[in-house]
Amino acid sequence: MKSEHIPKATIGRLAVYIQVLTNFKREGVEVISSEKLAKACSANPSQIRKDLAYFGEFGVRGVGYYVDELINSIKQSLGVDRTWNCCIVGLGNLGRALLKYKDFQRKGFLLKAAFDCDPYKIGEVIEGLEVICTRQIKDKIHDLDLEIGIITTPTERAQRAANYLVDAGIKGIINFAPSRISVPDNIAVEYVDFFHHFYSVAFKINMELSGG
Amino acid sequence: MKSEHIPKATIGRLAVYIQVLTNFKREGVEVISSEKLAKACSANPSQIRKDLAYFGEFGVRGVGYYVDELINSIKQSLGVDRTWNCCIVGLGNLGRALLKYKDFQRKGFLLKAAFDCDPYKIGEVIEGLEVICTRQIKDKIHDLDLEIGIITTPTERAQRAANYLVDAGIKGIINFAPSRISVPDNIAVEYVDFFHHFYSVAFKINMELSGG
DNA sequence: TCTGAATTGTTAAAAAATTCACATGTAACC
DNA sequence: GGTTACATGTGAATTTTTTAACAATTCAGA
Repeated sequence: MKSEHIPKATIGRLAVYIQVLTNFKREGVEVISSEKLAKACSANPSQIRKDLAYFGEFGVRGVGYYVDELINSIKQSLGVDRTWNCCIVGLGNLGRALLKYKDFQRKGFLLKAAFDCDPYKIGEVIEGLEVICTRQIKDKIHDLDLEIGIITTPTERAQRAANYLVDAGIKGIINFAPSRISVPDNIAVEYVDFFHHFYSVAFKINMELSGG
Repeated sequence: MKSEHIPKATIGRLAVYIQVLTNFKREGVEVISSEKLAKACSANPSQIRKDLAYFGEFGVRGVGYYVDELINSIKQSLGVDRTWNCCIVGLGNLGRALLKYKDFQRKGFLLKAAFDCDPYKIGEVIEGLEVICTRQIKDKIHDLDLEIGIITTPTERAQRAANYLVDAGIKGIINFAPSRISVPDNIAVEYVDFFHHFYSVAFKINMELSGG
């Protein structure tokens, strides 16, 4: 039963399923049941079946799911069965590290441009990409058909970077700076912050100790 | 009303509140209402009040919350009002990048040891830290009183790294490798995967286009 | 071709999280 | 001191999400 509204949590879990299924595939597993997949994801089999049902019928009753097919089906459902042109704004330590991280390209998120407002950085070539002045964001986004912008500026410049990107017609933003940004409703935004995970672990450890 | 069970989602939001409040503090804001904070977090004021209520009463009726006080209260609630001794296992690109990322130390997560099983890397000094053989994990965790382990190995070695850490008595693990690990129930685990965010953005963009 | 074991897709029930609504408390001002 | 505006903390109502249960379907073997 394909559905209209899809819980945000479902999207997060689909990404986990891809991850786990990919590892099963690497190990040569060809068919898997929702129960086995659930165990590997620390999830509930019903939940997996329901998550998948939002997008279609991918399994075979009495048999299970064909691993390779399922990976492709999920990717297609999410819209990551194609490449996305991305750019990065802000080339401090984090920006440089991300440029070096080749997995992005491998998974279909192509880093096509790098922007910074620092005159000392402009012109520098990092990982084969020339650093361009942020004033050129608008032109480049249009010329290179960029859809996703990655913000890796310092906190206080994140909003300005977002403004440039939105103004240039970007469709989605991933903000690595530790701040919220405000953008129009029709722009997709995601926030990445390692510390959230560190805080979670610290909290869980404390719970554990205080009798959870 | 202090409470027993706390939703996982609440913890995630508390981390966001800290982020936003810290930025308000930097801008000189001293008092803030749940409504204004909610707007800055794209959240609901009731939800913020309820999230905080799990841990205590931090506000003043008719007034709001004192920003600085609230930051400290939340940090205390999460257990990040102290330092945590951490170690990192796996010194590829990602591991090195994290060691370079000084914000960890600044926010109280101290990187005290670095492990790798590659003989070519053992002995190398990175950011003032000598790379140690993974076989020494047990001794070092004990000697240095390490509580949190960060896994940045390749996928296929993540489980083994986790086993070493658990065996050595670690309390929590943050896994940056794209795989699930299995550990005893009393160990806190968090997974970090950028791609989840990229997938989310891609999906949202597709929704937007297909008429959301 | 029938039978039994397995496993999905889906409806219904249960649980959990979010939002509303308001009583309670605070502060400023006349 | 009384009145008004404001904003929290919280119990109740609503919405959403998760889990359970089961009918429908597949396949292997007799």
